[in-house]
Amino acid sequence: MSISPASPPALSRAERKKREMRQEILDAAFACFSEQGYHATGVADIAGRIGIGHGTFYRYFKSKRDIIEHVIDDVTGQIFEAIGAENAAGLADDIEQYRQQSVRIGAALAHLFRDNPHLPLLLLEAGSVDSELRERVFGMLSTSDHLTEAYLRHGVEKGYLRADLDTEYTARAVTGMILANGLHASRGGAVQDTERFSAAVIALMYGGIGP
Amino acid sequence: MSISPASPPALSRAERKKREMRQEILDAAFACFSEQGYHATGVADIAGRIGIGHGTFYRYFKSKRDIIEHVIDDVTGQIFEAIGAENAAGLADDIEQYRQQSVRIGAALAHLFRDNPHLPLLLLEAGSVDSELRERVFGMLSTSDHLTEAYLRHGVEKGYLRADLDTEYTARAVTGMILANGLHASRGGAVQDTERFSAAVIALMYGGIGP
Amino acid sequence: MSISPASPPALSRAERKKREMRQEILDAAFACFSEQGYHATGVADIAGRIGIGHGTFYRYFKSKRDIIEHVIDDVTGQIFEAIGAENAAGLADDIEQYRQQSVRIGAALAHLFRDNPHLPLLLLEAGSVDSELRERVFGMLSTSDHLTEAYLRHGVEKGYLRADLDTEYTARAVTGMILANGLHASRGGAVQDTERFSAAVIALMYGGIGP
Amino acid sequence: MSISPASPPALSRAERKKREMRQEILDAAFACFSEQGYHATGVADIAGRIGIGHGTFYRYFKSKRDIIEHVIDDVTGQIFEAIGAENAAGLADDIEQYRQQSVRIGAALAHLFRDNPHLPLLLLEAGSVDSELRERVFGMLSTSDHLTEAYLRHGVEKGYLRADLDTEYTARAVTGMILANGLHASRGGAVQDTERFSAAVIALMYGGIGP
DNA sequence: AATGAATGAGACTTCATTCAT
DNA sequence: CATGAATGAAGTCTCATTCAT
Repeated sequence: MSISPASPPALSRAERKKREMRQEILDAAFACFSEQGYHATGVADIAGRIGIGHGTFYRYFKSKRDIIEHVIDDVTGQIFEAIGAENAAGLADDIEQYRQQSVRIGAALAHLFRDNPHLPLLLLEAGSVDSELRERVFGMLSTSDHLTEAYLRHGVEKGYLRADLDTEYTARAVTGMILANGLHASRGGAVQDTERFSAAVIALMYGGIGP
Repeated sequence: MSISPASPPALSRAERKKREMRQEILDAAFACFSEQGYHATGVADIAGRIGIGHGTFYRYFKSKRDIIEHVIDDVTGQIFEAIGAENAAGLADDIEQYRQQSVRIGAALAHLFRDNPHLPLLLLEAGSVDSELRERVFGMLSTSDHLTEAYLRHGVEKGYLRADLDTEYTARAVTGMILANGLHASRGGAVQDTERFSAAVIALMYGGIGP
Repeated sequence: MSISPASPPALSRAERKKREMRQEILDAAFACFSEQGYHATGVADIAGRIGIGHGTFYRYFKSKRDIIEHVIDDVTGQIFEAIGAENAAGLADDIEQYRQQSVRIGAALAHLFRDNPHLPLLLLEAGSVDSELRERVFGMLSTSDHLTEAYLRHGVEKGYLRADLDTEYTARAVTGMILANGLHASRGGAVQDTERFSAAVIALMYGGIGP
Repeated sequence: MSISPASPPALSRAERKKREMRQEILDAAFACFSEQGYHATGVADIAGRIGIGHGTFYRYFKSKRDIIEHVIDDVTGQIFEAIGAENAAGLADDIEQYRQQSVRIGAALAHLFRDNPHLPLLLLEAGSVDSELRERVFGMLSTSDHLTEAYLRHGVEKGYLRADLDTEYTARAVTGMILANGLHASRGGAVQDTERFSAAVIALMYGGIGP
């Protein structure tokens, strides 16, 4: 006779539908922007793709400018989620753990980029829509830098990374390598490319290019 | 009534002027695109910047789409020129020479990005104008990869780089690091940032991150 | 099971509620139109003001165009009611009665305009919605003219007004003065303005401007 | 052989054409607004009426909102010009001169309203477009009031008008009568109506309605 | 009966491109 | 050859109205 414990979903019928529609529009927008780019995509394209009237679009998003922002946020979220999930276990204690963690992050991104190959390019295009979005995209890159740097610094402190490592700028370099990988995925690389790339990066990081 | 002896340059008065104007428009377009982005720039902005009528623009370029292509080509040319100039001396024979060459290339790019901080972003925005331009931009990145790879392969052959180096994917990683540096410059980094970045990359390449 | 004896009011529960709602919507529409004007008011504004869904609006009125018509009719009714109430006593028999009647009408309009300062402007805006409404608004002015003329003619017949008075056009002039007063009220005049205005008009009518 | 004394029109070829086009658009807008009202008129209607592309409209006026402002200014200017032309001779010295001046002003307005019958309604509709235009229209009425008041006050000072005349509010009444006349013209009154109206107003002003 | 989600006609505005001067 | 006036396709967005729930 117990009353269902989860009463929150009470209002859900309409509410859920609303969210679903919103998500559907968001997905359509992501798809259109990815395929044709932000500027070449019209609100009518987004609406048409899921068979709704273009007026309906405006019930869910204030403007075309508004939705790209949400798309970018979503994308950013997915990226950090992919990275974060692999780091839930905490920081590495020795270089071997660190290496394994790097491999896992590489793999997670590989999957993400394989599923959404246009993602990196979309992110970068968004950076040229207006200055606010540029800040947002750069901010995301910057966050990546800081995240990576924290890991590097931890390694230096623990002693398994070079004491004179320029953690800040090396972190930037790492972000750049990931970005390059993403761009190759955008261009249509297979998933094994990403894995091989990941291996090359790790080899570079742990051993350099020298003999 | 003598025929001018060097007839090829004979027509040049008008011809030269035409080329100069063309270059001037190209420069103006580059400046506008850099400052406001491709989509936010109107043909009238480009013409206005150098004080010509916007109808005149069309005497030199077929369309706005046409000029971005030339701008991108110019930019690409400048980048490869900056890199190439440092390599004119030929390939490195040992790892020390290679390192020095890397340093010189880093410095050349540092100068280029300092003078044209918006360049990387412009390149990436162009990649989202249409699929042909996307190919062109990707092609340019690809060329960078190939160039870098050729150097790496040479090093492997000469024996001063690891025999098992994955030259192709390591080259991609190097391109990515350079791109990241460029993006930081776009965001307003100082020139010494680029130098420090360059140092970090070289340290990474030659020694890895380990102790 | 007895049939209710007074069957007409029998249905009234629902019927009355319906009329009340209808009147409530009408009032809300009047308020919105007055505050923001007809074109700037959306059906959703009207519905929102009384907390009903905007779909409900259409159960009571055919369209936005429909309700402005009713609003105008209401307003017109109120104006004539204000005037008529003062004239219930019948026509004046001498010039002093006439003057007093004029004063009372002036006062009645003063109250009406004070309570609904936007009324004159709303009336005139309605006149530009479409030709039918224009006719309706002009018709209302015309009715005012005719009403005033009837009074003037009565005065001429009774002999207390000039025999050569151009009753038709003088009536128009009187309507115009009232309108001007209303417009000043629209602009934010105080109620005493209306009273002083009324006095000035009456002084003009009964004595002219000469010494 | 004298050089034409008026050199200013030197640049005129293009300049004149530009002004002519601008005026043509202004006239078309006036016609459209008069016939269908401001809101019912689209920019395309204005452009279509004179056979130009609607993009051309925007070369001459910033927006639809912009042009109504200019139309109203033009109209206002014409009204004051009509009034002012008759007053160029200066103020009246006795009541007979004053009466004649009133007659002349009445006639001037009669002509103006006959030629542009929609003018008064257009003016009043403009007052409901937005608050700034409302102020502008009210301001114009206010200016009329002040102008009239100045004449009345002059008459009082000279002694040919009643010493206790409430010049301010009587002026408002006079403006109202003129407005009413205008509205009748809007409705399609003939020019003789305006003249007869003018006579009635003057009779009222100079003698009142009493015997 | 009430609701509000969906709709699409239609309005405004921009801007790349053409072409007569 | 240079110019800029003219053009209209195309895009964004609003809102009155309908209709399934």
